[in-house]
Amino acid sequence: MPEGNELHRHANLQSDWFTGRILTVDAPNGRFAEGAALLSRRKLRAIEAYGKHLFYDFGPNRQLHVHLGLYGKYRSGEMPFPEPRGILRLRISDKAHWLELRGPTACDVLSDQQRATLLARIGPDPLSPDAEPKVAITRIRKSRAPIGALLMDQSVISGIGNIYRAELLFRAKLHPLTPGKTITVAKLLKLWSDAQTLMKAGMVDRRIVTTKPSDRPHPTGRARRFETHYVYRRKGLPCFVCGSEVAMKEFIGRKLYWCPCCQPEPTPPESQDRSAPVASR
DNA sequence: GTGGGATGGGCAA
DNA sequence: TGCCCCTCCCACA
Repeated sequence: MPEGNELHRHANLQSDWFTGRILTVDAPNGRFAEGAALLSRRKLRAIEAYGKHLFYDFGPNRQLHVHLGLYGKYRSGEMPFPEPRGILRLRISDKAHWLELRGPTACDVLSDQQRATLLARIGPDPLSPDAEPKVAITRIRKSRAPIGALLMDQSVISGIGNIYRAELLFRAKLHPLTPGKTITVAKLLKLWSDAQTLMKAGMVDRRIVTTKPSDRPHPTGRARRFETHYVYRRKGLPCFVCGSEVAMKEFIGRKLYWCPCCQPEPTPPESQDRSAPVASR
């Protein structure tokens, strides 16, 4: 679940219940015991999402930082506490509500300085209202790296995961191996605004839906299960737009999906180099 | 019922 | 490069 949109949703829902309240924080499995002791019985000032990171502000130098990673899960509800289940890293509660966290990649207490350092390291987040797309676009335009790698690099742009990478590139008709520096600013601005649109739409019926109704085999009504994505997890299946078989390959440890026909191979650099001197004469 | 894969990312080596 | 985290979901039996 956790691509950036889900993290923003968690931040908003949890804020409604917990912001401004004095909370009990504990660590049922003991692994976060020291951190929990630093936070418990303090007032939570704010919960904010930046990319895939969540920050809970419990006052100066008491910044709870959570990153769900691949397995992390939240569960929440109204008091009383639910039946114990699984291994519980963190639990936050007041008299009315509880929140449980299992299996996160990160759950730690940061100083204000550490929090600032972390935030300085990550690129703009399309879901943050004050995010500056130029920062990401400049980085992409300076890089020979493939756009498929740059979109997943949280220091370039934050909040995009494997599903949105695949679907954004399809919708932009960009091959994932296109070098960043060969993509026009106009095209990157469109990619940014499409990221905002898709990620704001977020989950529909607990699914990420990226297909336009007119491109679906069943254009009316709710998207069927098999028609929520153009290419993500559709290896070998016909493209909804052109009918070609969707391609897949392993790339930097993750699976990359694209349509070879709608997203043609980038022009090889040799032919550009050859034409450049001629054009300048 | 079971087992493999996945929406990440940090860290040791 | 591979391991960790140790969840949820789905395809398959």
